[in-house]
Amino acid sequence: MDKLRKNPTMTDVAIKAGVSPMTVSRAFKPGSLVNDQTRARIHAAAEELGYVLDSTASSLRSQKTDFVAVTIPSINNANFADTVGALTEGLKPRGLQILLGYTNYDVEEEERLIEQLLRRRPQALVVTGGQHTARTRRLLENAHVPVIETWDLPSTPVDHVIGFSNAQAVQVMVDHFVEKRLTRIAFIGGDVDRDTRGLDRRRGFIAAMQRHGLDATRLIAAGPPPISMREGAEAMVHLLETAPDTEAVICVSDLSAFGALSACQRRGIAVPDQISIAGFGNYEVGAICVPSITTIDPSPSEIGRRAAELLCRVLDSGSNLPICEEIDPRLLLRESSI
Amino acid sequence: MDKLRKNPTMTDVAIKAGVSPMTVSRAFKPGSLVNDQTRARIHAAAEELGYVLDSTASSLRSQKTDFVAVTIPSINNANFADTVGALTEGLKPRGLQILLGYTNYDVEEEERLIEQLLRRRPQALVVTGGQHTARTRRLLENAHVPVIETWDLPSTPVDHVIGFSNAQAVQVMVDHFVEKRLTRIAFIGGDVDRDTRGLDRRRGFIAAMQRHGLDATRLIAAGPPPISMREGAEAMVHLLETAPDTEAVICVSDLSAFGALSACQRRGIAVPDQISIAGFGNYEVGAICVPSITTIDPSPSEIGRRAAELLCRVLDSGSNLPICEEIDPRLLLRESSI
DNA sequence: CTCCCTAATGGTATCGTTATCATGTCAAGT
DNA sequence: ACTTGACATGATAACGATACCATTAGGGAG
Repeated sequence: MDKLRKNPTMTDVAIKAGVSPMTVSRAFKPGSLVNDQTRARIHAAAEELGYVLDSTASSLRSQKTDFVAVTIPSINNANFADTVGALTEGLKPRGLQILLGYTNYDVEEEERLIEQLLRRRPQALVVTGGQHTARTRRLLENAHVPVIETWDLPSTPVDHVIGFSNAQAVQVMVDHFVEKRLTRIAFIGGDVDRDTRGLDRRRGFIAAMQRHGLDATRLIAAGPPPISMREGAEAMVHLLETAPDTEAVICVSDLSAFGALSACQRRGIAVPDQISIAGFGNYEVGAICVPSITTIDPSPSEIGRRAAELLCRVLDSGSNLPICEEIDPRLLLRESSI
Repeated sequence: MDKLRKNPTMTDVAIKAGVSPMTVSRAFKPGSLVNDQTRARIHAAAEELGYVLDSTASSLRSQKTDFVAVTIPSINNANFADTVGALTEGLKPRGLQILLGYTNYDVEEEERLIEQLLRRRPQALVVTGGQHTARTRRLLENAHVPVIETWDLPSTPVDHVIGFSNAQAVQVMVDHFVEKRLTRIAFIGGDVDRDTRGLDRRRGFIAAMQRHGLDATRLIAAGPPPISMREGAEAMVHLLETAPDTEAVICVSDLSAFGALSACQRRGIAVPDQISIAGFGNYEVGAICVPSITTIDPSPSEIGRRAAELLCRVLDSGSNLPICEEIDPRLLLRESSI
């Protein structure tokens, strides 16, 4: 492979096809005015030269990058992956390409990431979460492009929002357990100071428990987020040792819930007969495992689909009225809870 | 948010800081020769104006985009996500940013995707798999940048390779079962014509069975890849009905293996006492579930780590000697097999 | 036969940055 | 005093595409 030879440019193609560079440019832009034969000749010349359009130059001149910057906490999370997948699909027809970055559940890292992404001059940003550093907010506001915050309901949104209240979703779960006459309920989550959605869920748990006049101190902190299956299992072992009379456990995600379930199975504790387990997120594992796990479905791909729709609408209209679309997470009752 | 106002440029910052644009440029490039006070003044001016470097223009002028294009079959797969995660980490110190695309397990889609990615003029490409259309190969060869094929051992590599033989890995698994005196072994996988790595695993299964003189016709095609847990469960139900004397099942991934395990549990079939189950990929679910699932660990993040290392080495040296690093997948014996 | 309109193409300037070369300053060495 | 060289900055052109305006040819209306 000869890495020294330069890539051919539009001028090379133009010479070979016997037209001006301007016509080559048009031939590569769908829906522009070029004679069919000329276009065919140009594409043939391009293919022969191995010409590939340089969208760096194109972006600079036209001031359109066709990038949409997206931040998610971690690439290795099926829920966020679903959102990004749906977003990608929804933006593909418009020729918009995703530029993805990971914040590692850290707002400082998010700040660095967003600055780096903004350098690429995306035409819109979709960020996960509604909590940011002051500088991040400033960067987003100064970017002069649409911003969508997702997976959250920020009290003071930067711009558009497609999300739901993590706290309220968990409160619904607590209410359900209380209705079933379960009162000794525990919460397994991560360390409080990183994952803001996890923190919201924990807060929702505490608020709901207190509203019912119940003890809200059965809180297991399983380490820095994201809490995996293994950490869910370890947390469950810890819970069984320190509070063996616990009747129900709500986990910050289905993954930790599945870990908790496995820990029970290894110790011969019957779920849900001896203890009820619930998760969050409607991950596939919770639907398939035995017993299947009660959870809350925040419709990750619905978030992505609607974000794409909203973006297309906003980019078309040029309007800058902030829009807030609330997703309604559904409670899915399954075999792991009575 | 005023989307009409233009973003400030280097010239704006230069005027505000009382220097030339060239000095501003240098002030934003780490390790270049600018007086400390001047640099501080420039950064202050930039911050006040909300200036963010435009890497579109920068890339065009310097002919360096700092992009590495990466293709994976699907974003929603923990194994590929691990590879991409490790790759991202490994490239971050060099200031290289990942530009990610999904092929949806389809070589035609891969062709479209790679052309689109090449327009962004990445400085390297990392693709998953070693099977491509003729045009894709041509595009990759004409790109004049390093290419790494991963997760496979192509017979005629485009350039560099970091991978393993999917077929051989499954043969090891078959050998293990045969050694344990299991002979009626089935394979659960996807449709044959999409996922080439899945196809290789199926081929490895058939080859190994025939080598042992065993019947290699217990093949369940569970639909188009990727095969999920649900499809694994459905395939297992089908297998139990059509070939109830099966002693062991090898699944194309741990996810389908977990589905198969769950199907057994719902029907009261003891694993591994009545039937042994094995997967592929060392996904977390297989390590945590009860019983844990025997699998093959292809070290996804090791692939990403080594791809990043290799890229840095190649980009530094400018060498274009193709390098092939083979990963050795390990057989992990767990509770789901006797 | 002129006028006007549309289709098809070309010429030129420009997007915002940085490679490159040139320039100026100051301190140390001879 | 004069060279030397490191440091610090500036001026200019260029990266490869496209926005914008100009031009030509041909065809239909009047």
